[in-house]
Amino acid sequence: MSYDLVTEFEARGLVHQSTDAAALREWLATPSRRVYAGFDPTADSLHVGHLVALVLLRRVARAGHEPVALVGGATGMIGDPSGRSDERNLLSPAELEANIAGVGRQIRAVLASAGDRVHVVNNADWMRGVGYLEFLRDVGKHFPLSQMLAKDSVKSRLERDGGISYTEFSYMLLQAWDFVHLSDALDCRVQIGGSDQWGNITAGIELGRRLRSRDLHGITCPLLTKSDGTKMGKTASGAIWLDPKRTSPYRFYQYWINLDDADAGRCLLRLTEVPLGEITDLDTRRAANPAARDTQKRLAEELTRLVHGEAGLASARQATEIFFGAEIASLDDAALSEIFADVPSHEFPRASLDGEGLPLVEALKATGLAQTASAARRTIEQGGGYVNNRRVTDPAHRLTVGDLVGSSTLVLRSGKKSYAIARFV
RNA sequence: GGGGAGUUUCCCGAGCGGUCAAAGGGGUCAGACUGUAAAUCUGAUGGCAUUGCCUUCGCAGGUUCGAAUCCUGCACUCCCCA
Repeated sequence: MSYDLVTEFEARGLVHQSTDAAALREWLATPSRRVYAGFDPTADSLHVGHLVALVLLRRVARAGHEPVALVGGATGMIGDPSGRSDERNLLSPAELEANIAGVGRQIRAVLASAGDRVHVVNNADWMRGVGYLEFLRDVGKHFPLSQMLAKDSVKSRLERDGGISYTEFSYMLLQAWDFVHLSDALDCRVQIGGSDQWGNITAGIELGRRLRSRDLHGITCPLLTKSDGTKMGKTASGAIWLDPKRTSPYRFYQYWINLDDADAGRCLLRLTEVPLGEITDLDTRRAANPAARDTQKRLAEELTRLVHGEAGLASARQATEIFFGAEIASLDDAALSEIFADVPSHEFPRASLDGEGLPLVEALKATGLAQTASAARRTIEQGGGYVNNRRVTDPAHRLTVGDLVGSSTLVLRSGKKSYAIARFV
């Protein structure tokens, strides 16, 4: 069943700027229209910052259209200056290759459950054969320098010390050509992206008009930022990635659980497909009883399922239960390594447990939970040292065979949330 | 080229011969409170060690019983006048 995509976007606060809304609506009134968004393969995994665009494409599919995800194999070689304050480091072809593969897989995985007509394309496929002179004549000719210089992405960089290289300056030509090419090849006439993409999108629309006399459309959505002004998905320990090898489902889940009240509602609206009525309901409940954190739970659940599937969600939940509750003693080695998958672990010789045993201070230091033995001692004295979730207050405490959970493992913790695994082999 | 100011422990910043591992603030870590939040409060914050020991105050020397503190040289930073 299709519904009006534009109305849906507006209701969810996803429209920052758009070309003529009436024309857009009209074009989208026919089912199976193709709508594209681009992803730069700057890493081998997408991160939380890409979720808006990804979910946008899901909504396209849900609305009965066909999402086109462009992975920028060609543009990735150049680097998009939009939203950047300095020049990018160029990626090697091998890195790029790996990134394209990784990002493409993730996009397919997330879009798969929204519809089966999903297109993932790589602009290197059509850019590769294009000669430089040919490109300058056919595409470059249609770009007045005055307009290019007026784009925010270029202007802000020109005013800075580092300036902008010719390479990055040319980026918008490539993206503009992508749009025209996709309109030729797939009859794709709508491009969506973050608000920083407006300049690139309009460049493509302009080129479509000049080259093909064709009406192309564009929508940008507001960049999702947190109420404290920082970027969504950035934490002290780095970005939150979609790849479970980089960010485990547990940490992904926890990121959303820990979100401020002020941000949670907005994320639910923009990043999930939870019906509007339910979101309003959650808003009310949150105002009445913020401590329940229903919104965060729902959000974490939806997104973890979307990115990591039911199995990922289940393991994140199980880990959460253990991390914040309870008894570890009853678990076996396999369950432990499953739950504490992304917790740093350290191996000790089995013999260190014999006799007097291994000083806890040593273990905390070796696992990285404490920088130095002094710091470890301090943590314990202040009540922040735990073995298998049980507080230990004696700084001279030694670990022995009796402390093992399962047959060879033991769980150390410093403070509320820092865990480490000690294996004795 | 001339004149002046500075370089302190993760950061900012006091200290100007012994009581200095070095005030204060920030950050960080831990605890309490709480909603696995925010704010707040408490404690800790060079290293090693069960009283104590060792290494730090730009670098290298020197004076002294004793220096982050005084002297000499070197390096770097900043300001003012040309």
